[in-house]
Amino acid sequence: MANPMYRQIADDLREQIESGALVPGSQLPTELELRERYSASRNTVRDAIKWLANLGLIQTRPGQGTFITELKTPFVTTLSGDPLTGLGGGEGGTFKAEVSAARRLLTNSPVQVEIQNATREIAARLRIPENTEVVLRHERRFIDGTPYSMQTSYYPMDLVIRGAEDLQKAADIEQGTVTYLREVLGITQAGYRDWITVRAPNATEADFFNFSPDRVAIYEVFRTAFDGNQIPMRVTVTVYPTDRNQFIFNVGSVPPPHNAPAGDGDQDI
Amino acid sequence: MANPMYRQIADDLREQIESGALVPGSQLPTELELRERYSASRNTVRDAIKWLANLGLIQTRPGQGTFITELKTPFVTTLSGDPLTGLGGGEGGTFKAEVSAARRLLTNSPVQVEIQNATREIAARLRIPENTEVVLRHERRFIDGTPYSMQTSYYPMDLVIRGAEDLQKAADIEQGTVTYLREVLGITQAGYRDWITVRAPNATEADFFNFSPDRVAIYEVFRTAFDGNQIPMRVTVTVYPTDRNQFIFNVGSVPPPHNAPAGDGDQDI
DNA sequence: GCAAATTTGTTCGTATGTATT
DNA sequence: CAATACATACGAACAAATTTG
Repeated sequence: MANPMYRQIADDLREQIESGALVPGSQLPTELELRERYSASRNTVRDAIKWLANLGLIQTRPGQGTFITELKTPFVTTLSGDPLTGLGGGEGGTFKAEVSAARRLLTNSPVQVEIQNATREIAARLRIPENTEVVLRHERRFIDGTPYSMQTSYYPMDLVIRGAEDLQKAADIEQGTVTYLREVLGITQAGYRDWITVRAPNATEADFFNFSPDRVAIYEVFRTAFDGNQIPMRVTVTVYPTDRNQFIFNVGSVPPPHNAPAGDGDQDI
Repeated sequence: MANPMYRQIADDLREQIESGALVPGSQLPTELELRERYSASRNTVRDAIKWLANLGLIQTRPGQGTFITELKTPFVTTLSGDPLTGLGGGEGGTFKAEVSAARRLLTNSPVQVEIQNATREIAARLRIPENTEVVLRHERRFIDGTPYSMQTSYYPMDLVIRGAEDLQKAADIEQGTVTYLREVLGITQAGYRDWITVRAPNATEADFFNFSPDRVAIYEVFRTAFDGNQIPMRVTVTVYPTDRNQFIFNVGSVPPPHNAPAGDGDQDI
């Protein structure tokens, strides 16, 4: 007698979903049908549905019905890379190669550039005083038309003053900023640290990623890149919805991957 | 006029929370008070509360009230490590060092050992045929008494047959399995790949991590370790609640971290 | 193209149960 | 034991989105 009725209904439905009796993409019985099947009120049935929707197992569409969630083919980003060439995963050239290797189509929003005072957080990561000016380059990415990530890079204003003026131009830096900084200022990226967290999206993010009924969490990846003197030269913050993104880190000597992640079918990358 | 009333109430409360007018740990007005303040029914107020609870901003406690979520001090695991010594982050010695460096207390459940047929997923990662036998070592970890992670490692049965019999004993392997396998079989771990995903917890996990009202997502980290011939020697699956865990990954030459991640105060590690 | 039917979304009222103080 | 506060459940009405005839 432990569980409330709506949980029992939810558990029953969940079992049917996970056992495969109900396949992804297919429609659940309507609320009225479930109301009869379980001899409960519509509100109680709706509580059960809400529970499962929160777990991401089902999605409701007004006017249509409730459907088993179809897992989007996850995109896998390899975050480890060669720091010396500046080819970290999820960025510039490497990133594009990774997308096209998966035979998927990448589109970019135009780069948006701003100059701001560093927040406490960014200042700490760049190891500069709070409220120092930083150049901020923001970009949004789509894979196969679906919103995939929002990325903002912060550079100390110092770099611009020393000659890297393209940083504050709202245009793509063709060769990538890592290469650009090496060419112009002789600053080499010697390594980077990625810091991964998961949190709820804010309003802007929920809107961009199109979480309509929503409740999908997002990854927030802080990448701090260091030059040869171990001084931070850049902080890049990227957010990705957790429902369509996965990450890989390689350490030491590993063979190329040849198989798919948890849950979904085959995917060659 | 766009948004329903419960969203407006939620947004209003959210703003008060995020602006700092309501501090973490403090109590929200009761449902009845909110009902009067917003001239709405109790059910509508509850919908607003539910919305915020799903975002993880607040928590309700029966008989007590609704409280602003206090962020648990996140534990940061460094996943990169030295693959040659077998010192990958989140495992054995390194892991314990990391915990005590943060001045926090680690406890372990006893190791639980089973022999199973490999699932499709595990078989694929170990690159062995499906339904081949694997040895499975399972362990649960607590930091400062709070459930922190559940870890299961899968080893090909082949290793046991070749002499690594301790793998199937339900006891700690003192020197760590990486060292043990090198000592007994001369198998060296040359590298590993970490594959990170986020998903909803299953019933067992929700129970262990004590998600009572729940809805916290969990990380699932698949680590495939390879020997010198790039043959998979082990797959370790670890799940962590996203609300109290973060990961770091270092590439190339980077200085030690000296500051805290997003959101919370200072933390030295 | 429009109207009707279907299906989920929002809001209210009410009653009772359960946990905590 | 009583008071307080959230949790569950039912019923009802109307709104909004979508599909169907």
